[in-house]
Amino acid sequence: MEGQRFASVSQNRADLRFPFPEHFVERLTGKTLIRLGRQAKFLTAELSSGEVLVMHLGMTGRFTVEAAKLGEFHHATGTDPAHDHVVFRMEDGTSVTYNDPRRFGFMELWPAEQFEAYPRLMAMGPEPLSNHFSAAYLDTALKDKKTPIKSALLDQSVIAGLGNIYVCEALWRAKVSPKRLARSVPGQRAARLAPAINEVIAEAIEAGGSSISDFANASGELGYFQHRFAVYDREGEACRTCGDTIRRLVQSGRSTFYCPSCQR
DNA sequence: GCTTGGACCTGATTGC
DNA sequence: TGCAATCAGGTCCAAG
Repeated sequence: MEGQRFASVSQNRADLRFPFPEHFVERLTGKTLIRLGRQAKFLTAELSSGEVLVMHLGMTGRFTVEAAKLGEFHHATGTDPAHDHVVFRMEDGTSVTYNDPRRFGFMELWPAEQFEAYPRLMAMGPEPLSNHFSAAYLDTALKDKKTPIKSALLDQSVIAGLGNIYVCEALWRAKVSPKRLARSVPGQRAARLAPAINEVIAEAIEAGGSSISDFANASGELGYFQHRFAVYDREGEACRTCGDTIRRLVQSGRSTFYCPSCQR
């Protein structure tokens, strides 16, 4: 998409999670996409108009790329076309379709020169694989938090980009109980947790992500990290380290999976 | 202030 | 078989 103009844009409904920006189609059509990027779970596209197109997949959003030449991409998994909400057609004939059954995703436009004031990213914590993230950072960020460590790690203002799966997996690797209050983690536990978070994220990226029911990459290929889950969605199964039974509990309305013996 | 719980949606699965 | 209840990868916002 980079360096190409939007030849046409189809917007098939008025809203996703939020309403589309006013005159969304007109503000994209004919503009050149200068650069694609990502911050936390937000995708960004800098436009020749001076605006940034911000996109979020929510839980079930998916972009599928189809090249003009048939057969250039293979679609391993199909999606219901009833949920194709936006189609970008680029000038070389490639189409990029946004499909999202639950419509928890969204698209917004924001002026590039004021992008540091984009509200949804202003309070973001550091990226796990960046130099700003470390055990020392966790020591500081968690020291006054009265919420369970599981909830704290899901808080994007503490650390950006971790979701429910990877928080569960990182806590298991670090042998930290999800029920432990965040303020009791600084010190030795944070020293284990920071590298565990890095490992989980790096391995999941290498495996192409986690495909439970919806996730697929832009050419339709599924991820493989779900085959390496140690605790997530393994309630009642044996812990790979100690053999004890993996348990499930609900924290902040989200399922947590953990080993009661390994994680303290 | 910080923290929690409900809301936003559809679809798949489970249990009666 | 058919229906209702439950659950799902995320984020926002009102209420406590």
